[in-house]
Amino acid sequence: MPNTAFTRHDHTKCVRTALGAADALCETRKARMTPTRRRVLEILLEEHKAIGAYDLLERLRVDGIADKPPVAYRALNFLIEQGFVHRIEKLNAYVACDAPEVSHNPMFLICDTCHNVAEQPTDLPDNLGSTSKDAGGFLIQTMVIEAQGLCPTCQKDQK
Amino acid sequence: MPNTAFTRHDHTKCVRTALGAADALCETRKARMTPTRRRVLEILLEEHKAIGAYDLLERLRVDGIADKPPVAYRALNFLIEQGFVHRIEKLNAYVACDAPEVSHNPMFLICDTCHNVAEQPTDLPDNLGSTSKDAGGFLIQTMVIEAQGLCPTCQKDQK
DNA sequence: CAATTAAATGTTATGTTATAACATGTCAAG
DNA sequence: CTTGACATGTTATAACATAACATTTAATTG
Repeated sequence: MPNTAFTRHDHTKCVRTALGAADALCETRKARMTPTRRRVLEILLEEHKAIGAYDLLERLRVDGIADKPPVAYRALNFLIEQGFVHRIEKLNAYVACDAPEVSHNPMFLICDTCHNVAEQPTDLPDNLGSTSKDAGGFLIQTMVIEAQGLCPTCQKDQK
Repeated sequence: MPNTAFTRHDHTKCVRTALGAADALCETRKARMTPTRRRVLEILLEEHKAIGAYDLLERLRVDGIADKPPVAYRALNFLIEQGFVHRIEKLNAYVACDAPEVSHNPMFLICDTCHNVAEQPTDLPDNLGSTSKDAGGFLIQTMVIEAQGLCPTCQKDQK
């Protein structure tokens, strides 16, 4: 199946499912999914785009939730710790995770035209922390892989 | 040969060589290696670390070079365009390039302890822009790969 | 070589992203 | 029901980056 972000799909269902999964995971982990955290996740899930912290704050303000920067950053950091959200380094922005239940080392495909961001599994070992011989004995603990370019739809539209 | 950043080597020579190579490349490209640009490259070459733009400005101020932010960013952008410097997204910082003459798609190994940064060749195609079948038809134009962890030396020191 | 244009620099101001620090509130466990 | 851990509210500021415009320097060409 091609990537969700770049294909039509029932998105409201997709949001509901992901929120439910996050709720369930928090329960088993005894992590607290508070209203603000849940709302931030929901906003991110509503688009397959990366959203900046200050754009997020705008949306929270509309909802009547406090809109000071720490509010966004605290929620984002919680969601990142739980694996529900990823930070896109190239964009200084945040994107909801496709499959939080699966621990993974994804790469991100960032479309420069439509600005959608897709998460793509890689064949990197699921738990890094093993020393890569390719890396001359360097012990890899975390890894960022981000590609920018054109998604299939935007390639077609250009022709 | 293991990576330069994490191994002993004659560093003054290494700086001189790299500066010379940059000068030569600028000449053939009719790009202008001005004193400020050259000094910024030199500062970055002096350490195998990524340096932030404002730290760079500090160093320029000591040299009596203007120290307003645009001065650093303009020099850095020029050096990045010429392939003499790379930006490390995870650190919002800049590192001198190992081998500017070779076009490449490197990955970066960032040691969280000594903060050295090594450039590591990858087996990605030298010119991306071909559609990756692994990426579901996504056309990759640029790619960021950054690993954080422990360099060989810092692994030993921990024991 | 003077006139013209292109490129680089200097500077002010401001935009954007992120965190420190501390006060207050909430909730669950003992 | 209180204590301690966690979460939130808020102010202030730190850290990173660029817009815009004036000025200077270098290269091109008439």
